[in-house]
Amino acid sequence: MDLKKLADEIDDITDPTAIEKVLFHIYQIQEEDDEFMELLIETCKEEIVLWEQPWYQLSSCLTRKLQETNENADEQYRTDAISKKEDEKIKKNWRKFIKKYNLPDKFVSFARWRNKHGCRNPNAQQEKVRRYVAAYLARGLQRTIYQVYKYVMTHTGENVKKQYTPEEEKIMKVCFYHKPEKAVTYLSAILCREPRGIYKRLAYINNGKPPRKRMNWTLNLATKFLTSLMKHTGLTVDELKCKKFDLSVWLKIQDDMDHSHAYLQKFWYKYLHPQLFIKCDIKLNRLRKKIFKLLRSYPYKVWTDIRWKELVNDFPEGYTHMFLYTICSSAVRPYRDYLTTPLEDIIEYALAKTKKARYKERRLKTLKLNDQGQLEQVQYSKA
DNA sequence: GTTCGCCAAACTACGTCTAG
DNA sequence: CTAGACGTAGTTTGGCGAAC
Repeated sequence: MDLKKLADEIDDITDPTAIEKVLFHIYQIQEEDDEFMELLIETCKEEIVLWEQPWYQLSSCLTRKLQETNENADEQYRTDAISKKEDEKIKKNWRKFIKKYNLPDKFVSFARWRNKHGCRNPNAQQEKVRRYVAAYLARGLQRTIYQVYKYVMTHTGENVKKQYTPEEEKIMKVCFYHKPEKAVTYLSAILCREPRGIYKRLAYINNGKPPRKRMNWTLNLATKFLTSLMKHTGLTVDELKCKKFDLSVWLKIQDDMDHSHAYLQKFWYKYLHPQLFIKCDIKLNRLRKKIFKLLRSYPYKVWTDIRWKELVNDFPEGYTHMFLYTICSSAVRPYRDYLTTPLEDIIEYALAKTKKARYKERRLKTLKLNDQGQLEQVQYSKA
């Protein structure tokens, strides 16, 4: 069951024995999963939900977002990413579940459970059981069953959510070489990754990565960008504040600037927007300190719990969540395991750092459009 | 009517270069 | 040596049509 071992056993990816080894590995995984699934179905086929469920957990659809809304209900479910605390609750529910039914602890097998060949009727026995287990995991959470199931699906596995390791890439190559049409399905099972990520990866392998193009932003280029943005939206500079623009607008700017719209969008929200609409002289280090102190008043437990869009509401209008994120993440990133360390420790570390930072006097360069339609830096008199 | 496969866009973590 | 600039890439989200 070890990925590394499997990769090590393969010398030549084009050799037919390579794919045989991978297929055998898949076969073993499936055996294990099937066995567990049968056990689950056998154990829970008669089970029905006896605890009280909020309205949003009553849907019979496990793999799609909940469609219904219930405006009148007091209880609404959350729609942001699952937090650390909720993650712990789900795992606790799982432990309760396997204890109650005296089952082996095969969470991964449950996470890999798909309805590939079975009956698609949501009330088929198999599906009922799958939904029952998911509902059990969602007990006491302010989430739909779909949200919890999806979370388990994508956050369970050997090495979750990081760069592809060389071993993983090797196995990917074997699958794409020998079984291109089935590769994504296979890999999703072996690597415990979302098929979509693997598709994207496949696109890179087939078409090459998007060309790398560097852009050195100058006042002239930023002016060109801003002019293009105003032209295609028909708005004045001030009207651009806090707006979202349609993709069609971004595509036109992409043509004007000859740069990918994704990149230009980032530039706008991360840099230009704050520089244009924060109308005062701010010291970046002082801002950083303010944000970290503010973070203490939120219930976030780890770095990834932070909802930057929520946080930005505590700031005046020119600030964007991307800007706050960028300012803070650069300070925190040298801290090892900053994503999983308790947030209090991270805040301590960052605050200590702001005291001894070398560029203590660094300020945000704010910009304005002058009479000639050119961007220029706003000069503040030294007070 | 529901689930799944596939694609595209949004979001955000991570890598790398360089000015100071 | 390091903060900041900026590119790269995995994950999440949403939509649509085909399959069952």
